[in-house]
Amino acid sequence: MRIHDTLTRKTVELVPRELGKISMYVCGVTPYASAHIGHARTAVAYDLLKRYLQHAGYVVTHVSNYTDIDDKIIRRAQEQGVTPLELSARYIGEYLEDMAALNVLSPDITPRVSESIQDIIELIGRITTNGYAYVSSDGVYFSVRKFGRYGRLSGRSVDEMRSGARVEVNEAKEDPLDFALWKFAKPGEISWDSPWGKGRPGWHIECSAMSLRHLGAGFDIHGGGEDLIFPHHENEIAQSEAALEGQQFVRYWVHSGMVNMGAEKMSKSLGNVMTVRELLEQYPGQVVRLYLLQTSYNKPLKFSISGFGQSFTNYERMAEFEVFLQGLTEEPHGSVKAEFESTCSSFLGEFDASLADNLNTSRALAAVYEFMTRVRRTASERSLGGSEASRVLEVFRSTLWVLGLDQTSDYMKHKSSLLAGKRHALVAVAAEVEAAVDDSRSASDLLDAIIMKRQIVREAGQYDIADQIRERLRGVGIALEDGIDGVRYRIRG
RNA sequence: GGCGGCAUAGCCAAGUGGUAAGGCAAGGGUCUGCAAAACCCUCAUACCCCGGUUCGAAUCCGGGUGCUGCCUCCA
Repeated sequence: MRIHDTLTRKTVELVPRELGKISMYVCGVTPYASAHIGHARTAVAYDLLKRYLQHAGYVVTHVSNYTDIDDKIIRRAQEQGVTPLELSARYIGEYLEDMAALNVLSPDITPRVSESIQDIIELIGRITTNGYAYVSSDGVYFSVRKFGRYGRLSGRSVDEMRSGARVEVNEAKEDPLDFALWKFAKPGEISWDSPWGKGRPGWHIECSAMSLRHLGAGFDIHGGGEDLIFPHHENEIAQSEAALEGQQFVRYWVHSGMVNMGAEKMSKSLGNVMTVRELLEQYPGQVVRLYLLQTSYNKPLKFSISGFGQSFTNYERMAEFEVFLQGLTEEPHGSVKAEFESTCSSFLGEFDASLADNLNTSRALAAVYEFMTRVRRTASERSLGGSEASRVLEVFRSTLWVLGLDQTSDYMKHKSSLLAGKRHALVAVAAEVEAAVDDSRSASDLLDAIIMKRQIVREAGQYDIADQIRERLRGVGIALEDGIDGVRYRIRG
């Protein structure tokens, strides 16, 4: 496949370090608050990359960390009267629930900073031994000017940045661009022993330590949101390659685009966030995921709530398509016609080609929609055989898996939970139309009874009454559809 | 101030030299007792503006305009 590499600023063929295997490290979250849609976007992007690579036959090792020790966590924990690790553990738990709802597969390894201190200390030791670091009054610092390639990833020069003067003023640093590898503990702060004194890791060093620990030098893909390019990933390269003495740290740098809220970037520090939890109250996780997949992973995405409505409609279309096929596969018969098989195989080819093209999900989704239309068209021209439906289902589901949109059962769950919320209204409707059912039954039973009542009057030719019942249900947000194979319903509002 | 990115229909969005994918919305039709669903048709002479290169440009070059990211914690 081809992937956009930030370092070379080119979309290039992905050639793994080891044939048939991909090693991938993705910068995870700092768990001090609920995850927002931007975090979800990044997680979904790399989950898609992993799924596609697995689909393409690679054995993927996916590592994603939790930065569970950091200034913000420490401050928040103090405010709330809990320990930093209690606070981060709570938000890690929340994050896992959110990601599960989005059908994000668990990374193979999820290291935490608090559990990687020895690796971090060893790495700082190597950097120090190689002469790239110095001990100052409040910590151990990396000496940026000693690393000649500094600035290559983010496309800036050390001189430009010095004159930029927006760097933190800190007397303890020899140069304003230097960054902390190890911060000495202030009284009462969480800390670990080290050869330089009690303290904790600086930001940046943990990702180098954890990625090298689990994947080794020269691993394939290092990913994260594009806001991490500078300084986080720039610093990771500097300190890692300083420690590795000439060996390459990472083969390909991949960055996912930001989610903007209105005009601005969504960010915890700006306070303009839409959390994943808030969205999940309104939409199934699969709808949120589909919304995120509509746009290329590396372009900015402007958050808009109306977009979720569009995604819901599309997701419903996919789920209903699957229901339609399942109905046909119950009686397997006939063979798959050659022309029909070519519809399936050309879809698979286009789908693969789309994702191989730097994960072009817009194009891949277009292929999915077209495939659904083609199959439906065939079904409207002649009857589809059960074997054909099985073949379509197999093809369709395999592509949905790659996109992570295979949880079509979420649609049914969402539908029944919305229906359950209408029980009270349905009691009233049932009484009005004199459906034979008692008030204590479930929403689903009440609806069935109302539908049965309507079928009776329909069969009697009393269409005006049947239409009144349908209208009445529509009034409570339930739309009936009379099909050849029975009555179906959809929840509309 | 420095370094990037983006600008395609009412909305979302692909497309990096060969004459505008796909979805949502909208309108018309087939089917249906009626409706819905499904299917069919229609829906940007046109890709922010102005120049240039080319037989040919949304795509390349130059100049504008607008929005935006990073340079400070950030997915």
